[in-house]
Amino acid sequence: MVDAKSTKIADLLFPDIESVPDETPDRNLPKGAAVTRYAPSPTGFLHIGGVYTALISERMAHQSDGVFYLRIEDTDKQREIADGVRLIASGLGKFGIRVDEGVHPDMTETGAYGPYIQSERLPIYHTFIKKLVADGNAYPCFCTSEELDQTRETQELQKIKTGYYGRWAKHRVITSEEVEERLGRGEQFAVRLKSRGVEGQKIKFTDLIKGDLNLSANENDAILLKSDGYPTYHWAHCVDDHLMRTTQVIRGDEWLPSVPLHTELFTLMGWELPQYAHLAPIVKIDEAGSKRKLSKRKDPEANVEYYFEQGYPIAAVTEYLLNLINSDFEDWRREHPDTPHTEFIVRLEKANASGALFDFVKLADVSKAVVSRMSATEVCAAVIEWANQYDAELAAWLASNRDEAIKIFAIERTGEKRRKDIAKWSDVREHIAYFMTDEVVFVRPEKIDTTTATEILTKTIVLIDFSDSAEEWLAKFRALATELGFAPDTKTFKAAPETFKGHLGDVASVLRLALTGRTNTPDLFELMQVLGEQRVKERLERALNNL
RNA sequence: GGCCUCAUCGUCUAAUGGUUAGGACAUCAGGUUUUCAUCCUGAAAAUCGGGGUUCGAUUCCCCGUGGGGCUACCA
Repeated sequence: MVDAKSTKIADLLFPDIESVPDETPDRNLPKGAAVTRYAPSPTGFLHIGGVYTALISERMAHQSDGVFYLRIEDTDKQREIADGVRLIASGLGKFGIRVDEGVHPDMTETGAYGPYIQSERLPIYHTFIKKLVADGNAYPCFCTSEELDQTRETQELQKIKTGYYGRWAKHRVITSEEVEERLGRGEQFAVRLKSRGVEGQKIKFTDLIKGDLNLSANENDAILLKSDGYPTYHWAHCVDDHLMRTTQVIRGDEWLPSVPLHTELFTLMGWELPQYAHLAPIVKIDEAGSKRKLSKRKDPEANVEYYFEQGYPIAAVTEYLLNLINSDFEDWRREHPDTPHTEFIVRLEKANASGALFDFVKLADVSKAVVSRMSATEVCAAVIEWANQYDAELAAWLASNRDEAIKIFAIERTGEKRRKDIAKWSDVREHIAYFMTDEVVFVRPEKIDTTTATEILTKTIVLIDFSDSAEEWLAKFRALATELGFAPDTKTFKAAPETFKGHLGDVASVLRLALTGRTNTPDLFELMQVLGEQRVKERLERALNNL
């Protein structure tokens, strides 16, 4: 393979580069340990699909005592945004996705296989591509983008495959003299793979998720090194995942068609091919009713910031995502209600092969369950943290009423039957509004007449005793209901509805409206305990005056 | 257009060459609870279409159809 011409071209192209590339040491990991990575481009906010990919990658590494690292693919200087890297690193951090190596939110780097930012690895890509050129497996291409556009147009017109291959691959057979001459004129060059692929040839490939696949061999002389000296994704992937000793490449399935190119690159370099897992994207139904990938531009819910803003507990989003990866997660969760999600073993072969619709209703259900498992103190802390950023008024109130807040969150949060009404922290304000203000508007329920309402309120003020237990209070209240001609419970009422004015619930509704201004609230007794004697009596009397 | 890939209730999915095709969320109907959120019980709800192979196909094969992806010096 090595011939004088190729060596000459390689030297012309990269005169300053030592032609013996450095290899990285083996990672000394136990057998079966996976090395995975999340390798995003810093071109925008952290995408929920990115969290999905990162989460799976992190789980595959850590559940096998392997290594998970974060690599930044900033090889497209046009699309890069200023804050991109920090957004990604800190976003992963907020999701509790632990990065062992690579770039951290404070922009420091750790790990022995770096640098982990591709723009800092340019000499490495050059070193290895020089070898590829010298071996006769790559060559410089001096075509301008105008020329390439023209070629593509011609190909489209002739309805043949577009690309740089066969007779269209002008510089595939370039001589060292021509290279020297063009370089001498200061011409820019890109480096292309000299593909060995043959039209119609198939390659067998086993994907960790999609199983055995039959892909068309690559026959395109793909650009490996752009004329600005940056590698394309394909080359960077090959070099980095080899040097960083990645064992499992977990990425979006838009990369599936590139697999033949990637296997070709690994083979040409004589490197062991990593395993691949191609993930189907998370999709949504758009207005036209068709499925499409969550779009960065069109869908606010694509941005992880959306989940922070809405105040979905991170654990809930994580569990929802895990359920999307392996639908038996929820069965596991039922059996292990208090085990950290990290104990669940993710199996790639069980992952869905086609795109899953992001279901907010299901998320809410998962989230309610997650929140119901939290203690009052935990809920309070989470709400405070959220409000500090997204609801200043609520934050201020919580700061000066922390003890009461914990009592509020403790309502129906003990024992087996735990309250399940909070799906996200932005719901909380509505739930606790009547604690935050004494401006409670009492409206008499229609089915209770004024006289009866007056009686209920007057007598309740008298019978209420804050030293009573819940049972004692309920007994008294039930007695009052009976005295006023209401059924003591729904069963009695339903047995003979015509003999009663209503049932206990109707009596309670007057009280509930008086105390909170709403028809639905948590347990009245607990609620009154939190409000305290003074506020309860004040509110009842005010209601009485407003009848 | 070419190439690749995917296809089970509304949604996420399980299962198998022979099952009443299972579960979860949502929906609906009952029940429990002082209301609500829960919780319990029940109901409705699916193998994209057509061929083949087979005693038997939802499962295997082929052809359609539909979705998604790729077809850049973007990733």
